[in-house]
Amino acid sequence: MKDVAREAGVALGTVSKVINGIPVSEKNRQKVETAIKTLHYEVNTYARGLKIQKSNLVALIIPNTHNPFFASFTDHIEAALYKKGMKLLLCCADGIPQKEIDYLNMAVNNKVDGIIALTYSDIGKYISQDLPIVVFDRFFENRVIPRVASDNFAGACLAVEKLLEFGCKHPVYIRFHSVFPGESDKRMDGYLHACSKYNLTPDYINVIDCEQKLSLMKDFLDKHKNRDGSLSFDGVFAHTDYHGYLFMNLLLQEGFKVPEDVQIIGFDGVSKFGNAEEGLFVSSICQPIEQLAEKCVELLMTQDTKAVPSLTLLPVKYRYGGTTRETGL
Amino acid sequence: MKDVAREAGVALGTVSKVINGIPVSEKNRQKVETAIKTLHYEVNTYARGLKIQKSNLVALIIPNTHNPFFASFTDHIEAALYKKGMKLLLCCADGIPQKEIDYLNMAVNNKVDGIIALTYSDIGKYISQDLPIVVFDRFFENRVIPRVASDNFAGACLAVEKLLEFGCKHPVYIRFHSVFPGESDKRMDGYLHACSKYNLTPDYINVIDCEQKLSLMKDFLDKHKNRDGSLSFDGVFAHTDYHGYLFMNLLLQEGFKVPEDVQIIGFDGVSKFGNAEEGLFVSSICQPIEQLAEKCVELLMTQDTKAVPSLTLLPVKYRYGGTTRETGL
DNA sequence: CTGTTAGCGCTTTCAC
DNA sequence: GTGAAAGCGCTAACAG
Repeated sequence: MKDVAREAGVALGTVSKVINGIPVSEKNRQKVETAIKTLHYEVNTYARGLKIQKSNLVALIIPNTHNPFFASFTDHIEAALYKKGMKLLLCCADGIPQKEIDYLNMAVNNKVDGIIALTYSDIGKYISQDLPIVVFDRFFENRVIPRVASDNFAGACLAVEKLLEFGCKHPVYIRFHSVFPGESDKRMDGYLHACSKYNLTPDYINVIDCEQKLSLMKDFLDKHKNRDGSLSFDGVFAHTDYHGYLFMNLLLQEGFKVPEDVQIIGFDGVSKFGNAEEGLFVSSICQPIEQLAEKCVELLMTQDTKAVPSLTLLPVKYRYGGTTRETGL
Repeated sequence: MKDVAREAGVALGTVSKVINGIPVSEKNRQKVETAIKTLHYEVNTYARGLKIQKSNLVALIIPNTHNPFFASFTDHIEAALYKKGMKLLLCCADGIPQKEIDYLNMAVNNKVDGIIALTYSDIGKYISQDLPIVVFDRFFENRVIPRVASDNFAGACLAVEKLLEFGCKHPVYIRFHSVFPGESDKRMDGYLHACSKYNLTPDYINVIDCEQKLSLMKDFLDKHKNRDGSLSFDGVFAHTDYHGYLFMNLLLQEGFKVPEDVQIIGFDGVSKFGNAEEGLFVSSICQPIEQLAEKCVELLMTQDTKAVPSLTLLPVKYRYGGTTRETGL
């Protein structure tokens, strides 16, 4: 910068002003700009960060990017940040609480301007009050942190309604959930609500996600076999597309037809190869991942005003994925 | 830091030494450490970065994280960096050259310590000689940049050999490739090599990846239909799992059985739901993504020594994914 | 081994 | 308008 000033024959402050778009005489701005070009000058992020305490960096703390839902979320967060001229510090914490906290501290040390977190542990207590943070889905008891999530309650209702619309009489719910409370717990509430609304008897698996999920599904299936080998349910609302897919394979393996015998609707809207065109694994209640990501970024930037809602719910959509009978009425 | 020094009753330099692990009298180190704790002091990354010109930041420039291969690569890069105490700046360039260059400049401005790139355009000329960089797969003509890739040649040979081993007589190759040269071009060489080695007549699609791939596949299929409706090939080596999966669906749609009529082996080793347990989309030549990522990071750190190989090829493995007849001999 | 001090490159008063 | 100068928080060189 000194060099630029010398080259342009102006003072340091003038160069700084040009860079930051502060009014300067046209003549000087020209001189400075050409000098910048000839010298290939670029501002030093550290010096600037040191001075103005702003990094344009946002940390995303997420379990991993393997999972296609997280992968997609990450992608959209990155895009949303890029649009705002910000950069993404990616932190994959594998859902390990200690790692999540490590990353949190790291993010703070690196003077990120904000944090977007999709974590398992309760990170609320580890984070200073004045660092903007937005969490996806999860609910932390000890501090009010703005949350963004899909409308899980409405999504679950929609799943049941769609199953009914496509001819199901007995939709069940297969829920394998996290131990940590979050907005996705509302899928259960939504299912129960829909059951009561449509006079259905609720019937579900409702356990913590674990290694034995396949055998638990198998048990569930066996318990619902009638004497004649048919099933006492004809529709499945699965907690996630993944679980829906697993359950579908189990059904197929047992000789049942999907969607002829049993229709399945999952949740998330995960696409094969991360590519919407290749379709879903199962028919699904799709989370608006792009909008969720954009909302997270938007709220993060608005943080200074205390007008940030503590919960923002975005609407979900049903999409066909091969495991329902759209035309089967 | 000043506060810590005052609290501990020592000089600034002493505090700095404690932080950086430079020998200090035991008494003073104690004092400083407790002072750090009571004041919740944390070093300012910017000030340090400004001083020592090191950020512990590495930029990964990648098309996106939607694609499960990229997603997995990103995940492993992140993990490898974390192990070395470094952080990941994620840049999704969507394969858009201008965006790739933007990100490159951004990375430089942010004083990253290195760049790992999986890009489409030729970024070689935009990057200063003294910033460590490693590229995955791609080959740039105008500058020698260390590359890491899978052994695509051997992988293609392996694919053909496996198809033969499982009973195929006429394996074809379905190649939809990028316009940019890279190590994955060697899959073609490997296929041709294997054909000549086993006295097979090469037969393939070999075009640039495009929107019309499905209809091109269909054309290929039609051209290989015998009078009796059977096919003149019985094995497919697909350029990627994705293309293999597409081709499989086409075959199924046309009434052929996989793997009974046609066996398919893809390339990459992409798993459903990013979860190895759920299996592959097709039988595949799997790239050792974790090792590739670790090698990239390792080479990036070794960069100062000029002993970095210009090309590092890692071995691939065959894995069953439902589209081959392991036991079909 | 300890304390003092000169910057790293930038922004931002503050006089002019 | 413009230029000079004071730091932002840290490290490293140096003198004690």
